[in-house]
Amino acid sequence: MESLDPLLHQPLRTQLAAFLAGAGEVTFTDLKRQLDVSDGNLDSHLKKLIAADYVCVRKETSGIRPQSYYALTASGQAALHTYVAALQQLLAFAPSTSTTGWSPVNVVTVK
Amino acid sequence: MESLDPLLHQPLRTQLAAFLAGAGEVTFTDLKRQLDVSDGNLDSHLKKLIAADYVCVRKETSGIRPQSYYALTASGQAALHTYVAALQQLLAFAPSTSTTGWSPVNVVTVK
DNA sequence: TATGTCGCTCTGTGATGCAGAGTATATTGC
DNA sequence: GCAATATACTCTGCATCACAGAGCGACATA
Repeated sequence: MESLDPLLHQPLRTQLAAFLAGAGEVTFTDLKRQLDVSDGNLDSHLKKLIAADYVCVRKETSGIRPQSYYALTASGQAALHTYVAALQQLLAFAPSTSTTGWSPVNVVTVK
Repeated sequence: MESLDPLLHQPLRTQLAAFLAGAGEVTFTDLKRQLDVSDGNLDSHLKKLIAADYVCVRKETSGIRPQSYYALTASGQAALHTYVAALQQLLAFAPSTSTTGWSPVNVVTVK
């Protein structure tokens, strides 16, 4: 059975990774606003992603205040890719014999 | 931004829910073997899903030994459905402007 | 009747997730 | 010009969680 990267398979971190994947470089404050999360919580999750080399930081001190720009690294993007593939396979594994008649495969399909 | 049901967005529980969605009624031992997880761990996650009314148990004592059959409840199936929809939306939210040229939307699309 | 297996459930502990306090610099009001 | 507030984080402590393995009763086998 497919196992899911526990680093990415956590509510806030999945959102973080998905958002960074689409948005490129984002500041701490923007992330905080987008994800509606407390400072400390955001910091700790970013730290984990940075420690795993899924995310990198660029710190600017030249401006008015220090500004940190966060972005997915190449390996972060790869991990996200792998993670999404694992998820898709896992959900496809639930066959359409489900009593609801709902097939996860169809739900996951976009447009 | 879409938030993800923390009860389902956990590696083991996502697998558990997906497996139950496809397999119907499953015994403790079968779950343990399929998910390759320790007894205690499986028990604690099942307990959480049961407490949330996502999973129900049918305990048989008539046979050789006690046997517990676990299955998704209707609300469990609904929650899984909602969860998958939220996931899909979240990953679609990462637009194809990604620097890799990889679009999560395409990856999620099945066949 | 001792030994082992099955099918769980309970318990202890290290890790995790989280909010809010703390720090340093900058800006605004008086 | 100086207190008060704001910005941009970082650190700390605590409640909860995830997990492995011990425990337990019923049965099966030697």
